[in-house]
Formats: sequence, C-alpha cells, structure tokens
Amino acid sequence: MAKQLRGEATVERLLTAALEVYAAGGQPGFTVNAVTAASGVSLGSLYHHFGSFDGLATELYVRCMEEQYDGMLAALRRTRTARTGVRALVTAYLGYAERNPDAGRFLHGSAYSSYLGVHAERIRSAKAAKFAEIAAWMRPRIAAGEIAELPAPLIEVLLIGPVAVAAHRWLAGPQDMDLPRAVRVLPDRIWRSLQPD
Amino acid sequence: MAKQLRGEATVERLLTAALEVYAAGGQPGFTVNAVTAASGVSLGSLYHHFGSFDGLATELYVRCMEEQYDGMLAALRRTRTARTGVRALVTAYLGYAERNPDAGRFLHGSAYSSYLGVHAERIRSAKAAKFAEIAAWMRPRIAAGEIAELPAPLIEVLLIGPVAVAAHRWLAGPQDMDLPRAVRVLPDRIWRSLQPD
DNA sequence: TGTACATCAGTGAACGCGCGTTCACTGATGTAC
DNA sequence: TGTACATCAGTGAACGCGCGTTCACTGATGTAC
Repeated sequence: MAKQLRGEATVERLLTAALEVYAAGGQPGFTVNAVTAASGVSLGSLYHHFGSFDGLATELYVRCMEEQYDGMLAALRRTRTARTGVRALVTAYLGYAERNPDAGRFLHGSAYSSYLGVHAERIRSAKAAKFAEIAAWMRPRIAAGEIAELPAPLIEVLLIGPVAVAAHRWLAGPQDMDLPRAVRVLPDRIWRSLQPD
Repeated sequence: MAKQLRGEATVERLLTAALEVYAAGGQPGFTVNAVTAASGVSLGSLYHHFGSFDGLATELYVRCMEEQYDGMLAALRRTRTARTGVRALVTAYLGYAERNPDAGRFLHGSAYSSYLGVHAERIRSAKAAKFAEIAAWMRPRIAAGEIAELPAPLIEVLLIGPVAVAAHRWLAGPQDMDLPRAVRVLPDRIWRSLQPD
C-alpha cells in the first residue's frame, strides 16, 4: 500500500514548527510539548512519524545541513578555477547563515547536543556524503597543484573553521561580528591558507 | 570574619568531580545528583557555594577557558616575531586540548548550552578579557605591517576557527583527525591567512 | 462498481521518572573582649 | 586563657514541575477482487 500524502504534510508542519520553537526558545525551550503546540499536530502523530523527539531533531538537523551544503555545491559548480571555487564555498556558507539564521542557530546549537549521541551515525554519514562531493571537486585541483596537498580533514578545517566560527558569532550577537565585512575579507584569507607553496 | 579554608577545598572537589562526570556521561549525564554523588559533597553544600547548578557549570567553564588562554599567552610571551607568535598560539591551543581532553570536551560541548544563556555576560566578559591580551600583543605588529590589518573579530576567527574545529573533531573521534599532523600543518597555514598583502 | 479489509495517520489522557531547588537544621571556625 | 557569639560550611529529606514516552483507540486512505 502506498504512503498517504497527508503524512508528508504533517511531517513538514512538525519540522517547520520545530525550527520556529528552537528559534524562539533556544535549547531549553525545545521540547516535544512546545513543538506539538506550535504545529497543532498531536503528540501521538509526532511519535508515529519520528519515533522519538530525538528522531525529529535529527531529521531537522540533517535537512538543514543538507540544504546548506547543497547551496555551497550549487555555488561551487558555477565556478571554474580553484580560487573562485574556494571563494564561492566561503561566500555560500555565510550567505546561508545570513538568509536562514534560525537554521544556522539550530545547526550550531545542536552540533554537540544530546540527540547527536543517539543518532550520531545518521548525522555523521549524511555530512560525510555532502562533504565527499566537495572533496571530489578538490581532488583534481590538488593533483594539478592548484590547491595545497593536505589531508581532506585539514582542508575541511581550514575552509569551514573560520566561516563556522564567524557565522556562530554573528548568530549569537550581530553587534560582535560585521558579517558583510566577513563576506568581503574571509574568502581571500581562507584561499591564502589553502594555496600551494 | 575570614573565609574558611575548607570551603575552598569543597569548591575544588566539586569542580573536579563535575569535569569527571561530564567526561563520563556527556551533556545528558551532567546533573546535580551525579556531581554530588561523584564528589561526595552534599547537595546543600553545592548550593551554598554556587547558588545553582548553572552557577557551578559557569564557574567550571570560566576556569577551563582561562586555563587554556593562559597557556596560549604564556606561549606567546616566549616568542618575538609575529610569525612565531601566531604559530605559538595555534600550537598551544591544540596542545591544551590534547593534554586536557576532558576540559576541551566540556568547553566545546557547553559553548552553546543552557547556562550560557543565564550567565552569558559572565562568560563573555571573561573570554573578552583574555582575548584582549592577545589583541594587545597583535596591535603593534599590525601597526608595523607584520600582520594583516583586519578587525579584531576577523583575526580571532581566522586564528581560532580552524584550531577550534580541528580540536573538536579530534575530541569527538580521534580516528577522524590526525592531531599531530594538524599541529605540524595548521600553524603555517593559519599564519599565511593572517599575513599582510 | 461496490464492499471488505489492511494499513497508514492521527488523537490525547495518563504515566513515571529524574531533574533542579528549597529549607530547617547541625556542626565547625574564627573573633571579641 | 576562656567563653560567648556571629558567620561560614555542610547536611539530606522533601517538593513540585515538566519532561519524553506509551497506549488503546478512532478515523482516513488505498487496494483486492
């Protein structure tokens, strides 16, 4: 028997409400009851679709993360050189955070949180799959001597580290981080750190 | 009347036990009851000294953070040039995480957590005070054209971003991050990103 | 085309657990004179 | 040197709250024949 369509709509309503609840109340306000109240969906229905509250949170995390990486990959494909590619990745990351602050806050705030423990593998593999595409883009450029020959995790750290911290600072308090300036400055600075000798 | 000495010993026992509890059970296992049980100190005594459980967690956070930054500052003072200074900061950060994995995990895991909301100002100002010392070291070097002329928050992001993410990856699972290699590679790479044009 | 039936989807009251916190109290320590 | 007293330090039973989860159930949907 085919899946019913209204089920998908309910799932959507729950995930949307969950992000709103997190945005409004942060980690402490992020509870099953708050999400059911905000979505208008019953408690039992939530459990029917997600199995547990951690399950819902994991699903939301994976979706936001994939959305962000898909944006970065789309930007990457519009480029040709190693330099413009790296710069596009940096800009796209910051752009996503700027356009989707709620998702950004959820991603950053959940990164080390309780449900990561339970569904760690799900999240890890989803993230690895997305980063593998970026790595695939880099591989020939590294071979061609356009990007420094470093282990993938270190390239990732140099690329994502500064933007992740910058985005987090901005999301925590816009007065402490001038995001437009970060968008202007960081792409070049990060590109320098990845250039070959 | 002077403060009694045994009070300080109790505070010490509680903070030590709290770090152990966090290391053993992570965020979910980090509770008042677990800390009192592990320390052998009574619940009432904990509240006498810290006022609340969040208060204890904040105190622990500030201590670990200051310990880490003090290590970085000590390393910084042993250097003379801008390049060796930046490299020393990077190495000291990673070295602290390697030597104090429990503290590192607590710092990373607590960064966006519940009690940061309550005592946010306490934590923010303590961190700002420590980073101000690093900024003071950099200022004359920037003026002398040895370090790129960037806003302090962006310098901080370029410096701390990659090491923070690298340390976090290593703490989450040593198999995903070759820390000795990071210690060899990152100082130079981060230095490049901070060099003037 | 109609009916029987399996499965998907949704409901909401009820439950138990463990959390952070309170509070009335006792004991220890140092100061005043 | 001794005693009275204020304050610091420590105790642990008890409390209420809100959390995630369960479950017996009804309703909706699509398939089989």
